[in-house]
Amino acid sequence: MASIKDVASRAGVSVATVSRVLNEHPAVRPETRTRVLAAVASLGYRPNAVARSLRTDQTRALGLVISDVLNPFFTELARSVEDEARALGYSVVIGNADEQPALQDHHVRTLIDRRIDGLLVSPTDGGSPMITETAREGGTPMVFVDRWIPGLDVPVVRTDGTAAVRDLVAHLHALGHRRIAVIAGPAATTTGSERVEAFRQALGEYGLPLPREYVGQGDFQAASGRRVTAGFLDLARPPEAIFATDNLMALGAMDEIRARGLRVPDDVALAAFDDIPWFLHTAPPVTAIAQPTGELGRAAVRALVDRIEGRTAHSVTLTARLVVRRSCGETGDGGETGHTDETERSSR
Amino acid sequence: MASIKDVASRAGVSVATVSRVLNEHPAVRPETRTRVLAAVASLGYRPNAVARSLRTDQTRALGLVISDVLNPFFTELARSVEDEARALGYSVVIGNADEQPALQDHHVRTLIDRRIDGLLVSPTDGGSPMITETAREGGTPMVFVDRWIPGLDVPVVRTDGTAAVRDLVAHLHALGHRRIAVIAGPAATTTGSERVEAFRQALGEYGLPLPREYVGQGDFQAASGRRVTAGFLDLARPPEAIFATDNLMALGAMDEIRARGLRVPDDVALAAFDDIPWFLHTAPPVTAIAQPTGELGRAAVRALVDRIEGRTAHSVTLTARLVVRRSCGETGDGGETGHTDETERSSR
DNA sequence: CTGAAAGCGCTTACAG
DNA sequence: CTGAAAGCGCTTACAG
Repeated sequence: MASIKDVASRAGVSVATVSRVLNEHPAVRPETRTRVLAAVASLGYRPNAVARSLRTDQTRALGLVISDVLNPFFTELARSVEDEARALGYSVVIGNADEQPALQDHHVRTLIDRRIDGLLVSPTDGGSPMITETAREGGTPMVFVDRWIPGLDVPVVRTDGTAAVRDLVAHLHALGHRRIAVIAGPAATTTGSERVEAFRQALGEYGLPLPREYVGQGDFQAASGRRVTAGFLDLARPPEAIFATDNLMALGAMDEIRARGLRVPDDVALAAFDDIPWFLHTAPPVTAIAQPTGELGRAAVRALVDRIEGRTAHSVTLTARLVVRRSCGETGDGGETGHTDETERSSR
Repeated sequence: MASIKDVASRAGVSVATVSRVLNEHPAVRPETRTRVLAAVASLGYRPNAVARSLRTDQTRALGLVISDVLNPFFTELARSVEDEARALGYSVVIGNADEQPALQDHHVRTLIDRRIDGLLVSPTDGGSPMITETAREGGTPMVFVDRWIPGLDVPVVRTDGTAAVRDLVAHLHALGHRRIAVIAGPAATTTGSERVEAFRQALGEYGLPLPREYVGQGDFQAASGRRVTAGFLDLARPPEAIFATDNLMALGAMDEIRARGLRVPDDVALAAFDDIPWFLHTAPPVTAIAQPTGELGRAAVRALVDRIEGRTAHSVTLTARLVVRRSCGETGDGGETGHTDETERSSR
């Protein structure tokens, strides 16, 4: 591949001048500029970003470590992150932790070794050493998105689902459900514990208990949703309704319910945290709590770039909302509410 | 961040020696090695991959340019690519073309500027300049995955769906469907044209025509599936069955069918190319053609790494298979066939 | 077994 | 307006 030297000699100038032209430095004579540009074109020259990064100490790349790429929520998040980053002149390098702390650490380490300018992370567990260390030392600017780690001085861009969870409980209660179970995410993740806590709180407001056997421990992946659901259905008094705290565990729950020849909502009601286009077409359509995922990703990138470019970044909390469909039982109108942009959402 | 110089002075050796220890060069005295390692640990030193890349002319990173991250098929592909790459000691940098040739070119250019060691691409259209140029010049090793561009000397790792499409047509014919339409992908993509051609061929074997108005032009994204389906349903003689050549266009088709208050398969039968976990839970479960996606990604990485490391890479063609569910009508047994690993698939 | 030195491809203060 | 030179953080032939 042609280097800056080749361009310089072809244009009859020094590499410094070529560099100035490439970086749009104003102090270059127009004729010189033209000559350099011609040389660039005829050689098909492209600057070596690796060399440039070494020299300037910036890569114009952002790292994004997500818990699970196969989870449509994170896929959509990754997509909005990339869109916003590109708009601001950054590339993004994604690392998929697959809900494994060790893999998460591997990615954080690799990204830092590659000297990304900033790191966006949705931590898989509470205490990954690399992440804590990075946050403490402050070498690489970091922002948490969706999930975060308490006690670290890192901006957090996330969704508050408390009100939506309360709406969900009101909905379940109105439909007559009293024995209600929850499939929890890892307790060490904030989203894992918060969603269960909000749920417990809301149940309490209706005088409903959340007994230990109605709290199943999942890991945000489908297999765990299936396993936990099997446990619930094996109970002497199985729950009338199940709340899966993410969409993949809801998928696992549906797998198990279907395998047993049971039906939703007749035999068990089901609701999920995180809305995805397919929930509109499942049998029955799934009632879910929708996050403003696109805005979440964009706000996270903005916060991170603020930090990178020396501005102060602020945490952002967005609000989730309940989308009622039919998986918890028939409501009065039987239709879908609280959701005005279904077509747009599922038609991207 | 500590550099190799800091380590050298702390250990009382030259940077050359530190480098040798880091690269496990055998000719280092054990005591020296220990001293260097201690310095590395106490400083929390991590080698700068940017500098190393500049010096060694390799980044140990692979580029993956996919057509659409929001498509679960590509998400799964990306995941298997990353897994295999990591196993072979490479990172992967993903670029999402969003089915836009211009965006695809942007990513290819950016990845090449960053000097990735090799490029895996599933081309969005037929003639993207950057891709053709890269293939011709051979500067960066390249392998096509899923889709490819004819006439270029680039290994192709893909799935042959011809037999599965023929099985699908046999299935539709056995169920009594005669007026059968197809939602095509972009004609400039190989998967776009091949799937339609295989379908037309198979219909021909049953003496069924594929009239022009039964071929709708989509772009592999949901909105186009919806638009094309609307067109089909507005025909004086609408089709009895629709074959969507990817899962997102099937989603769009379901959106439109549902919006009109019609039902699958009673009013229209529906089948899709690409199988995804949700197809098991839709109303009704969707008959689909499944690709061995994981193996596709792994084989593509192996081929690319073969090229990068100077071995000869060979093209690979895997085989798709039909998974019969209920979206085309009831079969004798009413169940699912040709599919042994449903639980595993949807439970990852 | 170890070190001094060159060099990868850039950018940028410093001179002129 | 332009060039010579230093230097970013590494690796690696070359000496010793």
